[in-house]
Amino acid sequence: MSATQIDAVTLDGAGPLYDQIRRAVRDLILAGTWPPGTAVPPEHALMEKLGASRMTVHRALAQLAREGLILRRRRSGTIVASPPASHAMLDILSIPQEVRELGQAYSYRILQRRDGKAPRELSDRFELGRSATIAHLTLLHFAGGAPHVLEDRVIHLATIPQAADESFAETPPGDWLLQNSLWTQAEHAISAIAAEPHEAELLKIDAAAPCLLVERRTWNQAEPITAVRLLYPGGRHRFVGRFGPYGAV
Amino acid sequence: MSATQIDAVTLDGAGPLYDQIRRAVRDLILAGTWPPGTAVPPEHALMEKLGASRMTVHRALAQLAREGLILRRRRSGTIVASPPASHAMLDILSIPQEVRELGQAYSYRILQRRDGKAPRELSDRFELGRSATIAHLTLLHFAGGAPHVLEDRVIHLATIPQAADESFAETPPGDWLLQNSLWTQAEHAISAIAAEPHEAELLKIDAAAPCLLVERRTWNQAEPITAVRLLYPGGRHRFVGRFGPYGAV
DNA sequence: CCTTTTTATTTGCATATGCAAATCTCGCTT
DNA sequence: AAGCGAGATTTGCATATGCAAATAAAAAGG
Repeated sequence: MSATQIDAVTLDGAGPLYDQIRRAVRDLILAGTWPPGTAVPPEHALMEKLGASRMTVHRALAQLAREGLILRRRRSGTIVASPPASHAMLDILSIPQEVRELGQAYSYRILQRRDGKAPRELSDRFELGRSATIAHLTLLHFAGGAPHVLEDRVIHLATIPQAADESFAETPPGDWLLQNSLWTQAEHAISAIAAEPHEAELLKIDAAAPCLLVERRTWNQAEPITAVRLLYPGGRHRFVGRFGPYGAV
Repeated sequence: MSATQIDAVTLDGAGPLYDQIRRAVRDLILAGTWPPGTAVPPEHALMEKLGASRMTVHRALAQLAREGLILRRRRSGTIVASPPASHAMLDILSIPQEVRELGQAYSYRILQRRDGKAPRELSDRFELGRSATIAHLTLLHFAGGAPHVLEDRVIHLATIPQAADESFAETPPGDWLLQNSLWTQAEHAISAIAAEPHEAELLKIDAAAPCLLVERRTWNQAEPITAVRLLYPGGRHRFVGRFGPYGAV
């Protein structure tokens, strides 16, 4: 396996050697060519293949290890790390996990699903480009039997075609996507709005009660993956993040 | 100046040498011993003082440079960097800046100020410890003449005694604190609430309209600096953050 | 067969050395 | 005085070398 995969490492000649090596390996990981768990060639192999000294190769890999892209252990070697499940700041990527961390039982129900060409309203709202083929889902998540959050999701089927054949009966789409796609960019927007009457009814809150609206979109490189609109009853939820001026602590 | 300051760099003998050096320098910066702009001793000076090789010193400083704590230029030397003004994720540290980036004129008004022992309600709300001496300010920020955000702030005078003599007539307390204090930790909490009647009146919005509540607390090491409660009219505001799985992009 | 010991591989750390690039300083020339 | 050029200082990069620590795999012993 290592004989074939090492040929994928190619330098672009731009900038310092250690940085070329760092980017070459990083790009193979981000492109999915080396999925999590893959063995990265040992330093001496990269050294021969690339004609660099071990210290230079080491410098590149040590930096990737600090950034969390790879895991290194003496004698065992280096493997590609799994993307961190959660992020320091305001990251609620998995609703089941979020609910269980509150010590409550989790369940969910799919209210509606419709696949096909995106109507203009949706493609505009999510900036997906006109006439994109999408899966459109509406779900309600429960914490201990009570409504927790209302989810409105669009999945871009050109990027994730497998999603068309997935029922999401076992795993809600957010978690399924985390496992079945690779994202490199995400955007969060948080705002406060009053619930619409039908939304208030589903969430079992007063009509026009204040709600926290989280809109998240994710991409792999330039390809849109998914866009989601999460509506949380305002009184019950707060998003907390802790950090320092030089990055997450 | 370099002769005196270099003696401040002392190693603790724990862990790899390059990391001891890295932490020693970092701690001097975070403690404020070397404020922004201070010249960090050149590599050869640290090398002699610490008995390490230049490569080892270089490794420590190069890492601090990557982290943004110091700025390095050939021949000019190394200086302590100013803390980054803004942060990738949901960081609205300066309201004047935030308003001006929207292309609107900024102004503010102090509604109330009271200094002294914190009443229980405030010390509890901000977890400042009973009987802390504080400055308590309420202000309203305007964007283009219209109310933008309502601010309710507590400053811990034991940590920032200069704040007692500052009128905040020129600079609102948030920005003043950014310039006059050094923070190492911050905590954000975001939630949605309905405005209280008097708040709605000040912000000129409908009573009980949904609002975004941002509560932020900052510390230097373990010392609390300030706690603030920012109430944004919900319809007009969203907080957006963009990032990748391995950190801000 | 199971356990212990040895060996080999791989990463981690530190040093010494050399050269290159940037740029500040100073002195020289006009 | 102004501009130019040479030299000095400081960081950046890369190499070669050696040893140490961790640990997987193989060998030895019961």
